Amino acid sequence: MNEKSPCCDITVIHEELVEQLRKTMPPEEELFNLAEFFKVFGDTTRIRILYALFQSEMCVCDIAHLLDMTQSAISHQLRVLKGAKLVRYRKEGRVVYYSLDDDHIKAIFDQGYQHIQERN
Amino acid sequence: MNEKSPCCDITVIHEELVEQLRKTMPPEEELFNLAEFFKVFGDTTRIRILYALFQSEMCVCDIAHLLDMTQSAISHQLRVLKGAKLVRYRKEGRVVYYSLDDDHIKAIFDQGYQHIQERN
DNA sequence: TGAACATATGAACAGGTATTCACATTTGAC
DNA sequence: GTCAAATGTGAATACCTGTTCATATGTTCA
Repeated sequence: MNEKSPCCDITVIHEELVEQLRKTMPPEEELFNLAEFFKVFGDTTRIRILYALFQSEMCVCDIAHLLDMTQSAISHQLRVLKGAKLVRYRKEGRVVYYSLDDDHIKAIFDQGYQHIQERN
Repeated sequence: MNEKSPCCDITVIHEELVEQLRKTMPPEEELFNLAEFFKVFGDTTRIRILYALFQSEMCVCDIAHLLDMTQSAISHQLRVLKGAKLVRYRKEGRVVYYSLDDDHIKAIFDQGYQHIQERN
C-alpha cells in the first residue's frame, strides 16, 4: 500500500483505452490481497516446506531436520503459511503435525513449475 | 540462497520419513527458481500491471497513467516482468507496447484469485 | 512436582526490494 | 542538425522480510 501521485509530466497516448480499463480494474484491495497471497509462495523456505507437505503430513522438527534449518525458522514460516490458509495443523501431545489445507496449492505450484520449465 | 546449519539441538521424530523425503526433494536450485518466479507475482504493482495486460496490450505511459504511478516505477517493474518472461514487448517508433508472454499466467492468476475467495 | 522435550514468539539484525530522482538513450518531427 | 517525447537505468533511500537468539508456553513422563 504505497500509492503516491506521479510527479506530474505524465502523458497518455491512448486515453480512451485507459479510461475503459480503469472501469474494469478490480478494487485495489483485491489485487493487493492477491499479491500478498503470491508473496507467500515467493520464498525458498516456504516453497520447500510446501513441497515436503505435498508428500506427507509432518511435524515441525522433522521439517527442520529435512531442510537443515532451525526449528525456530521453520516455525516462523509455518506461521506465515498458516496465515495464508495454506497449511493446517493438528496437535498430538506436544508434537504438532502440519499438512496442506487446500487443493489449489498443488495446481498453482505445478503451473509455476511448468512455466519455468518452458521458458528455458 | 541462505543456508546455514541449524544450531545443533535438532531432534528428529520420524527419521525414516525424513530420509525418504530427502530422496524425493528436487534439487535446491529448482525450488529456488520456483520461489523466484512466484516472487514476481508478489507485488501489488506487478499484479496490477499483469491484470491490465490481460485486457489489452499497452504502452508504458498508459500503464503509468492507469495505475497512477510514475513512468519510471512502471518501467522498473516491467523490467522484472520481462526478466521472468511474463511479458514481451514490441517497439513502434518511440512507443513500446507490452503484452503477456505466456498462457500459464492467467491460469496461475485465476487460481490464486480463487483461493483467496474461498478462504473467507 | 520437576525435568526434558516440542513448539511458539518477540526483538534485533542483515539483506533484499520498490520507489524516487536525475539523467541517459532512442526516435520522430521540424 | 535541434527539440521534444517515450522509455530505460543507476544510485540513493526507506521500507519490508527472513533468520537468529533468547526465552516463553505447553506437554509428557518419572
